[in-house]
Amino acid sequence: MNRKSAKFDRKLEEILREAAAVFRSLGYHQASMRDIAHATGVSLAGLYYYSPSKKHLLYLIQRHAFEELLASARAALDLIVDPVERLRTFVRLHLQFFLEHPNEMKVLTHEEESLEDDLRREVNAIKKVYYQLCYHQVEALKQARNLAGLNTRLAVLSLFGMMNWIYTWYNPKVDPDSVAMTQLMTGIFLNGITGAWGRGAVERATAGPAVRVSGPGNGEQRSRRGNGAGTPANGHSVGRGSPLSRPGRRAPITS
Amino acid sequence: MNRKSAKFDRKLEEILREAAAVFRSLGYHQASMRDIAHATGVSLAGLYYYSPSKKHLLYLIQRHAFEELLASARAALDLIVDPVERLRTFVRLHLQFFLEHPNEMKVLTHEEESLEDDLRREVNAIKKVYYQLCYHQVEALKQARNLAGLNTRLAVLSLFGMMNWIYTWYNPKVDPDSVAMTQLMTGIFLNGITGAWGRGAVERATAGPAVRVSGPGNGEQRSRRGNGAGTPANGHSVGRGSPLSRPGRRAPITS
DNA sequence: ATGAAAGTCGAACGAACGTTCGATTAAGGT
DNA sequence: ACCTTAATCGAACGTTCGTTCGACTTTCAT
Repeated sequence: MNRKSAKFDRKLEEILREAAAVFRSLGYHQASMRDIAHATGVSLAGLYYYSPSKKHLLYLIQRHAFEELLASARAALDLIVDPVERLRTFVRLHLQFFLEHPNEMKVLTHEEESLEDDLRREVNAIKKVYYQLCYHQVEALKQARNLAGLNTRLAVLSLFGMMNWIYTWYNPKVDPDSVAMTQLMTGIFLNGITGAWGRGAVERATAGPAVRVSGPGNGEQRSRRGNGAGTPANGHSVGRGSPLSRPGRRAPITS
Repeated sequence: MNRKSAKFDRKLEEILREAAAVFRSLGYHQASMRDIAHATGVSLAGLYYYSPSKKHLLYLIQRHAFEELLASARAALDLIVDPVERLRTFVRLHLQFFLEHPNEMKVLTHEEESLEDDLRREVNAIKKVYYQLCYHQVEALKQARNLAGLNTRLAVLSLFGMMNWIYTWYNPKVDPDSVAMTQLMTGIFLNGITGAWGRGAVERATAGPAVRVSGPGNGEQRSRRGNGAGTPANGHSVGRGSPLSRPGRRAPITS
């Protein structure tokens, strides 16, 4: 029950990688299980030994990617105190992951709404924590630099817009690497929110309850009842207790 | 052949509006022609009297929106000379259109790749002209302000990222209107590219031939041979010569 | 060697899809 | 009144989809 589980996980991971590539180039809904079967070399029916449904493949890809993104950001931010350098690091890690995993990047950003109900909520819970981690960095910057009028929500979402939109245009043959991209985008963003171009600039009083920053506590997802699919004859309920499929619980946000 | 054509066009426009709403909430590929039929009150078969295919509906929605966007930007920019004010205006019009037409906005940005071949190319031709219009504004700003190291391509695409990403988060009940959004985003962008935060900042030598700005000439699409669907028994080849379906040719870019 | 478990697959099922067909009704010019 | 054309629709066709089933092969601890 040790080697077998490891083998299962290795192959599942490979399937997820290939599925991400297929989802990227065809889009989740247009891609068929037959496409994925062909890309992986596994038969159509064989796919269902590793995942109970097509939805679940997307779910695993998204959760896996988001958790990696979140974990790397947390680990790195733990070692830095300067607010500016923290934000720069967050941006760098985000861009680095995106440019190194273009398939997962697109699946994460373009197929946001392709999941439903439980699975969607679970991914959104991780995303929200990740968002708030960034939010806290910008908020800290706002305090440190006395940026009284800054609408943090809008600033953060604009930053994510710059970064996430990349999947629509980035061309590794033409565009700079992630380090240079980080310089560019942190440059725009930091200059952008601290400067005071024209009237009003980056301000707006309505910082309201827009985004419910419920304190820096970690927004971990609570225990789920099954996977909402009634545990099929195959061995996996959420993925058979493998590392990939365990929800994974980590240290609270450090900021 | 006058009143009848006008009636046809009115109903087609209504169908396009409803279809855009359906595409927005369900996504293009998940939305069925039956969904659109139900939303418009027209029968499933009746839909095919107004559009030869589902693809063509998406095509018309996208082309219509892009042409309106492009026309309004051109008209407004004609009256302004200050580079900063020109860029500000471009951003304001873009955001205004997006916030006033959220259905078309999402269909434009999220369903970029849902079209194929001819139809896709035709929409992309308009989009490219629109992109270059913005590119020229930023390039003019670069000259006017001596922003030697600025990678215009990356700056422009970052700006579009900020603006286009809005469809994933904008909530009219919580977020400011288009005027305030314009202030915020032009603030970030103008401060962003003119400032000099940290080392390197918004610079990179590789401004190369990345995007082929083929002079300010308009990139109009040339005459197409039919609509690639062999003119079905119904009256429409590309939409029956109505205002909506005519490619539309306009004045060259003013900058 | 043997038997249970893990892994794999061809073939099929039922549902949903975009599109078409033939027919019917409504409008509008003469 | 008549006839052409516009406008509309129910019913179906052929295809593709996600998923399932039952049987087959491989793996490996005993």
